[in-house]
Amino acid sequence: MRVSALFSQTLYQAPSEADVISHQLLLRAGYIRQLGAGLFSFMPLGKRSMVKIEDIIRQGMDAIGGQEMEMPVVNPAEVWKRTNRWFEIGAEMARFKDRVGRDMVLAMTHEEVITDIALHEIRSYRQLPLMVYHIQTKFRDDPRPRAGLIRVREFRMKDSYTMDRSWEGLEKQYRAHYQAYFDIFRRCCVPCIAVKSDVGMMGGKMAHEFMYLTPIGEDTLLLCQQCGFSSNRQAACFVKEMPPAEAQLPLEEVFTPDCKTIAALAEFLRVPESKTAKAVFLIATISADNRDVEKFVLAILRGDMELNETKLVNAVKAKDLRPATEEEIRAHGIEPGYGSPIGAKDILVVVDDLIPQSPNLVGGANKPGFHCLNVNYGRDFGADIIVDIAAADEGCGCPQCGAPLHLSRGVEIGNIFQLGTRYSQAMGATFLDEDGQLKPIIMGSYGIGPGRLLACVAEEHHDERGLVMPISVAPYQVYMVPVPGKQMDTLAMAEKLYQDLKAVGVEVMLDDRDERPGVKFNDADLLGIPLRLVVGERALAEGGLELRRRDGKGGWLVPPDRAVELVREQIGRMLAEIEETVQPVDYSG
RNA sequence: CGGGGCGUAGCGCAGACCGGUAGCGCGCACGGUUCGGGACCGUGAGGUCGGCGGUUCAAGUCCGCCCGCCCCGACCA
Repeated sequence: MRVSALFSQTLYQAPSEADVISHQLLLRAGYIRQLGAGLFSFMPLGKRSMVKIEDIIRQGMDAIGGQEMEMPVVNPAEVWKRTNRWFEIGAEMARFKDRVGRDMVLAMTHEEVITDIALHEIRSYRQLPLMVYHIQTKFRDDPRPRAGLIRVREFRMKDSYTMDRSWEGLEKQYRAHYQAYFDIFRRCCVPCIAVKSDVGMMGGKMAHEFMYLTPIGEDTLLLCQQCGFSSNRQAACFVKEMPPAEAQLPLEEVFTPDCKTIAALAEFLRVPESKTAKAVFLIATISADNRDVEKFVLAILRGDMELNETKLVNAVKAKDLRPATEEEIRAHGIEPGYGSPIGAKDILVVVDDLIPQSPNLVGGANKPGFHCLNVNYGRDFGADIIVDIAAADEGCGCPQCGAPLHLSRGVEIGNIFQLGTRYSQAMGATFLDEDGQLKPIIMGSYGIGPGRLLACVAEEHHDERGLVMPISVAPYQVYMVPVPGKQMDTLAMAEKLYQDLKAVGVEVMLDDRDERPGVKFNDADLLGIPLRLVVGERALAEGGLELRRRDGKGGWLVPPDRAVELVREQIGRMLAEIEETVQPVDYSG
């Protein structure tokens, strides 16, 4: 590639809307351009990196027996109605009507389509197991795109789907993906950990997310340094310390002015927050018989703990959950700020499983300015559901070893789900098993977002001069800078070398622009091309060309007649360094 | 959807409080001098000041509505 002809320029200053480093650098280096909120174009440089990332993914999927295919972005709503997700998913899914007036959707994932294909294709256990994948554009109308390529609305996504006759078969394919994902991310030089996650809208049994740890991450994780346990906060359980046993004391009303928060209440009564009960009021949308019903939910947990809304959503099987307004709270006979289930009407009470073990708590009296002392579960109030709904927090006990957990932030770069039979059952994708029984196909679903991965590469590999792209995903391998000389025709020399390198398959950029050397050096650094080759009189006088690694791990003076050979050797070495990191990992199921 | 910020030349910004001929730096075009880490001099092109409406003799500036982008929250790969 001649830099003079490259479609995209480097930017001296980053546009002001970019505030995370990967966004700024990808913009400045000319890899991407923004069209709208969460909508990005990939310029030639960015596209080349994306192709490389996608090829690494292909290689990883092919290695575990995947067959690449492609499914349509536009789906008839009908298939989504069959699994009920047409009704379950909200505004996030883009819908429209075609010219005849049929409901259509822009696919945000392809479980429905693959299951529809499977139900037509798969008849016998002899056709299983199967693993297929595709890399396709998807659209999710995210309410808040942010952080450049980290969170966008339109994005490419590798999805793979497994189909098995047994749960053991699914487990095997799940584990194969687990390893393949580590291999893929290591080839892209993005460090990551696997964490247990909530199954979310996918449904299913078991799920892991692959997380790149970074403070700009949007997911909150809990990690145990003792035993290696890790979990997304949405799914994290933890060891709850049992409060000491106490005899139940008689209920007593006390005047507690201006104590609308737990902190104020604990301060006023001089009791620890763990001796109080927190009441959280929410409106859950629950769908029953294809109709949405709004249900008023009262969640009760100890004052020292926070509500984990994901756990609550799962507990009440809600499609949506939002805080209740003051009017709604009053309508159910509850006094905001002094709320309690005592005397409340027509509500669903969900109690955290620690509450029944916690005697003599301070709770609301449902009367402005009053709380009750010695509130006890069972005696003073009951529950429709008792389940863990507390959010794990910094310092909570690890569910595996009891050591304190630590909070960390991460970006999800991949996920794997054991779907089970949710989709095959809903759509009737069955096969005839060896025993003559008709059984639903047991499925798994696995995703990786290459664009987000590119952002993480940039986030992880940069310095004050710009990107430092790993050679596995860099748009080009070598950046040549001819420095005009007085005696020698360095441009002609560079031109010859450029042709020679291209001829042996080296991906090389020749900066043939009429610019000062400083400008070229700065651009070479900003683009993050792994190797830089300078053709200039100064070094030539000392016998060679300057070959330098962008990552600072080496620089050499190479004789012109050996330049091609040494460049190739260095490329091979850099690729080998990356390949060395690809190692078997322990599966932490 | 709630809270906050912003929208003026390709990019970064000033001008707005206090209405009176739209500016600066970078970039771009042309000429010249330069040429190993974002050079310098000269000349020049480039703007429906996000949109619509209102107030006014006069609106980038004041008022109203709308649109877009960013950040925090809610939500999520």
